Amino acid sequence: MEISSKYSPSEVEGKWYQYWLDNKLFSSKPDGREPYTVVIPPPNVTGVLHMGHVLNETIQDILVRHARMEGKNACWVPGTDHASIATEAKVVNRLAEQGIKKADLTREEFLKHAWAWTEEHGGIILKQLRKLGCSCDWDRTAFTMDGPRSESVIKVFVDLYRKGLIYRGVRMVNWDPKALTALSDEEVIYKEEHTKLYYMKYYLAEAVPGDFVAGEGNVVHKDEKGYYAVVATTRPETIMGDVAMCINPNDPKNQWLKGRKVIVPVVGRVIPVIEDEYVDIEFGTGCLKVTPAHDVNDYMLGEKYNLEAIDIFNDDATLSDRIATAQQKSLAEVRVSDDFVIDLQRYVGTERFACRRQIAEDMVAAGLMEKIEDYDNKIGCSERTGVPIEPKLSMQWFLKMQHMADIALDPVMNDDIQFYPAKYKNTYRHWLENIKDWCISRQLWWGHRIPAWYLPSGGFVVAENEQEALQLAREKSGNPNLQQTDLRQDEDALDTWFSSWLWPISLFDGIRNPGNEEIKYYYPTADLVTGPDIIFFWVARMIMAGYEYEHKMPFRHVYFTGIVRDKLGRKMSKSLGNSPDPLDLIERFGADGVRMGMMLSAPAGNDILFDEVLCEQGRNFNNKIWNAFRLVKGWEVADAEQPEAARIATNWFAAKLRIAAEELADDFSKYRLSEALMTVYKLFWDDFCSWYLEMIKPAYTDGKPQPVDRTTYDATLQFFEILLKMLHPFMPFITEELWQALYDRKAGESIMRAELHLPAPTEAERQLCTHFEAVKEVITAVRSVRSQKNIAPREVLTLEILNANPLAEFEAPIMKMANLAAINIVTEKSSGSASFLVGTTEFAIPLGNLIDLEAERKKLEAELQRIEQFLGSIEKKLANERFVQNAPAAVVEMERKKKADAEQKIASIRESLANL
RNA sequence: GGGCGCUUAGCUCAGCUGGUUCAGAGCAUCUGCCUUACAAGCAGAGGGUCGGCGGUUCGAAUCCGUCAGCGCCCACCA
Repeated sequence: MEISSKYSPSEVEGKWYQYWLDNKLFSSKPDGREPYTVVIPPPNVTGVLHMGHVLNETIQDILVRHARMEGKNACWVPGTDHASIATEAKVVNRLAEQGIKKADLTREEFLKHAWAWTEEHGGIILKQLRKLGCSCDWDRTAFTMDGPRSESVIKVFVDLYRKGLIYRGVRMVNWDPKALTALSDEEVIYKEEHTKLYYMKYYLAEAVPGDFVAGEGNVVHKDEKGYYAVVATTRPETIMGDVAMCINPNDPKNQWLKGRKVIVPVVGRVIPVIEDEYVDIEFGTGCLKVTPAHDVNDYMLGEKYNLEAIDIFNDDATLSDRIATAQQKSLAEVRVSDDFVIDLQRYVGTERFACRRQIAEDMVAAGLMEKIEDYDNKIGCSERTGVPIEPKLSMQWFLKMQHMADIALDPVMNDDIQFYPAKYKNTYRHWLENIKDWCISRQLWWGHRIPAWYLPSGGFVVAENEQEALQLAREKSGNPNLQQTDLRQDEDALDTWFSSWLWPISLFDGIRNPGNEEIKYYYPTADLVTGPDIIFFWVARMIMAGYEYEHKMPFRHVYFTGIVRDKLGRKMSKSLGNSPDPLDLIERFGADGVRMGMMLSAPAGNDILFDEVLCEQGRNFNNKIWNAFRLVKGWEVADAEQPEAARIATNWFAAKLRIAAEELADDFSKYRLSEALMTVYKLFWDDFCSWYLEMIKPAYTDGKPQPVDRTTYDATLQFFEILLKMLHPFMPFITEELWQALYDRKAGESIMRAELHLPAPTEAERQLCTHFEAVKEVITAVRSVRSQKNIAPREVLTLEILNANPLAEFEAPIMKMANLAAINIVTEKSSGSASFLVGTTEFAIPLGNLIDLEAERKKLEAELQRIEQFLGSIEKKLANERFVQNAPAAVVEMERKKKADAEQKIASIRESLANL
C-alpha cells in the first residue's frame, strides 16, 4: 500500500468529527456511571473564536476526553452568553451605520434588531469549536437568554427579592455616559493618565477685620481681591456642584479657615468650610472641595454633614441646565462680587472634557486660578465602552452581598472547591471579605428585564409574570379594578452576570425544576476552566448561587488559565495585529497541531507566550506518529521465533508504558496538562520510535526487509494502541484515524470510548527500566565514538568490556543498536582503543590506527581531573565529623558509595592512561 | 498605599516535604548524515556561579531576611 509520508489533517479531521456526531459519541444521559460534568464558560453569542478560546476550550476538551476514556459519563455542555452591554453596543453601532438611532426605536423594535443580529452571528463561535475538535454534547446547547435560562433568572430575582436580599435605592453608581447605563464596580478598570491638577482660588465670603496673624503654621493667601483658600482638583468643572469646602481640623495650615465661608469661583455660591479628618493634610493645600453628586467620597461627606447634592451632568455627561438654575438660586440668596462670577449658562450642553478646558481657561482669564500643574492620575473607565465613568447618583437595584459572601468563602478556603493554581484563594478571600452590594440593574434593553411593576399610585411589586404582578398590585393597592395596562414594568435589564451565575444550575434546569434527575446526576460539575480575570464576575458568584440554590458547590475544581500573549509577551489585540486567526492556524497545522502548540506552552495560571513554531512542533509530531504507523503497518508478518533483541525490547517497553501511565495519571491529577503532554510526547518519539521500533525493526537481507515475527508484531500493535489512547485527549483526530486503521473496528466504534487502564508497574519492571537506561548509555557512547571518529553507522565495530559485563542480559539490543560484531569481556583493553565509562564499568572500542593517541590522552586526563575534583569534595564532606554524625545514615552511606565509585573510576582511568 | 507572584541554558519553563553523581526538559544552536517509516527526519555535541547580598544548617536552586528588576490583583487620596 502506498501512503504519503506526510500526514494530511484536513483530509481526516472533518470526516471524524462528522463520524463522532453521527454516532452521538458526545452525547450524555444520566446512567449508572460516575458523571464527569463540565459547563463551558459561555462565549459572547456574537463573538468569534480567538486564541484565548482556543486555549480554554482545548483544556476543557482534554479533560473531558480524558475522563470519558476513564469510563466516566462525560458531559460537556456548550452554550453562549447574551453579553448584554457588549451585544447592545454592537447592535447600536450597526443601527447607527444604517442611520438609525436607538432613541428613535421602541424597546420592541430594538429587541427585534438585536435578535436578528444574534441569529445572524450567534453560534458562529460554536461552529468554530467543532473545528477544534471539541467534544461538547451539542444537543444541550443553551443560551443565557433562551426560555429556560430566562425563566430561571426571573425566578431567582423574585426569590431573592422576597428573601429581602434585593433592594432598590439611590446610590452613587459607576455611570457609563456612552452606554448610558450603570455598571458594577467590577466593570470599571482604572487607567493611568497624564492630567492636570488645577489650583483654584476660593475667596473668603466675609470681609475680615485686620490681618490674620501668621504663625501657628497658618498658611494664608491674599491678593487684591481679598483672602482666599486654594483647592486642588483634577476636575475643575465639578465646582458647579460644590456645596462645601472641607479641611482637616488638625491641619495647622488651615486653622484660619475654621468656621469661615468661602465663595465657589465662577459659580459665586457661598459655601461653608466644614471639618473632617478624612481630608489628607499632605495632599495639595489640605483644602478639599465637596461635590456630593460627583465623587464617592464627597457623597459620603455629604451624607455625614447633610449637604445638598447638585447633579451637574445630563446622562451623557454633558453639562445640565441645572447648573444655571442652581447658580441663579444661590446668587439670589447671597449676592457676591461680579469679580468671582461667570454666567454658567455658557457651559450648559457642553461635553464634560470640553467644559473642563473651557472653565480652566475662563478661570485663568478671570484671575481665579492660582496655578495648573501636571499630574498623573488613575481614571476609572468602562470595561466595555472604554470611556471614563462618571460617579452618579441614581436609582438602581442592588443585591445584598454579605450573605452571599458568607456562604461562599469557606468552601474555597477549606478546599472543598480547589483552585489551580491555589494562589487565587487569596485573591478570592480578599474580595469576599471586602464585599460590596452588587448593582444588578443596567439601563439596557438587551437582557432580562427586571420583573418589577410600578403602580399608578406609587410603589411597586415584584413578580414572576404580569398576571402575578397584577394580582399582587391589586392586593397592595387595595384596588381590585386595577388593570394590566395600569402597571408599568421597570425599564431596566439585569446585569449579564446575573444570568451567568446560575449557569451550572440552569443548564440542568435546577432552578425551575429543583431536584430533577439531571441536576441530581450532573451537579456539582467536576471542573471549571476559565481565566482569572473573571474570578469575581463569574466564579465567585457561581459559588454563591450554587450554595444558595443547590446547597452544594457548583464545581469541585477551578483551573485558571493564563492570558495568551504573543511570543514577545504582548497581549494579543486587534490593533497590534499580533493575534493569529485560529481557523487559519488549523488550516495550516491541523487542529491537533494547534492544540498541541497551545498546550506545550500552557502551565496553569502562567501567561502563555504563544508562538507559531509550537504549532509547527505539533504538526511535526503528528507527522512522526503518522510515519511510525506507516512503518509498523508496512511490515510483513511471519510465524517465526522472536529475536532476542525484540524480546527484551518488548519487555522493556511494556514496563516503560506502565511507568509513563503512572506519571500521566499524576500529571492529570494535578492539572499539569503541559507536563502530561510532554510525557507522552517523549514516550512516543524517544522511547517508542527511537528506541523500541529501532530495536525490533526487522533486518534487511539482500536488499529486502525480513518479515517481523508475530509475537513482536502483535505486541507492537498493542503498544501503538495504548500510545494512541494516551495521546487521544490531546490530539483527537489523528489518534482516531490511526486507531481505526490499526485493527478492524466495528461500525460506530471510536477511540473516544476506548478505555485505558494500565496496571501499576511492578518493582521488577521499574528495575528493568533503570537497567535499560544504562543500556542506552552504552549505545549512545558507542555512537558518540563513531561520530567523533567519523565512523559510518553501517561500519561494524567490536566492543570490549573490562572484567565483567553487568549488562550481560542486554547484549542483543546493544549489539543491534550500536551495530557491533561482538562484545568481548577482556582483562586488558586492546591497544589503540577509544574507551568510556558507564557507571563504574569501563568499555573500549578497538580502533587500530584510527585512534588519535594524543586526543585520547587529553580526553582521559580531563575526565580524570573532573572525577578527582568530585572525589575531593566527597572526601571533604566525609571528613566533616558533624556531617557524619548529623546526616541520615542513608545519606552518609550514599556518599561512601560515591567515594568508592569515584576511586574505582580513577583507578581505571589511570590504567587506561598508562596503557596508551 | 496594601496584597500576591515571578527571577534556573539563547527562548519557554520543570525542579513537590533541604541530601539519589542534581543542576533538568522541550525548542533553538553546532557537527555529521538524503541509512530502504519519517530531512516536518536520523545520529552525536556544546551551553547555566539557579537575580545580588547576608543568614539558618553537617549540607541550600530548595528554608529565612534584605536589595534589585518584572508582573498581577485590590484600594476613595481630591
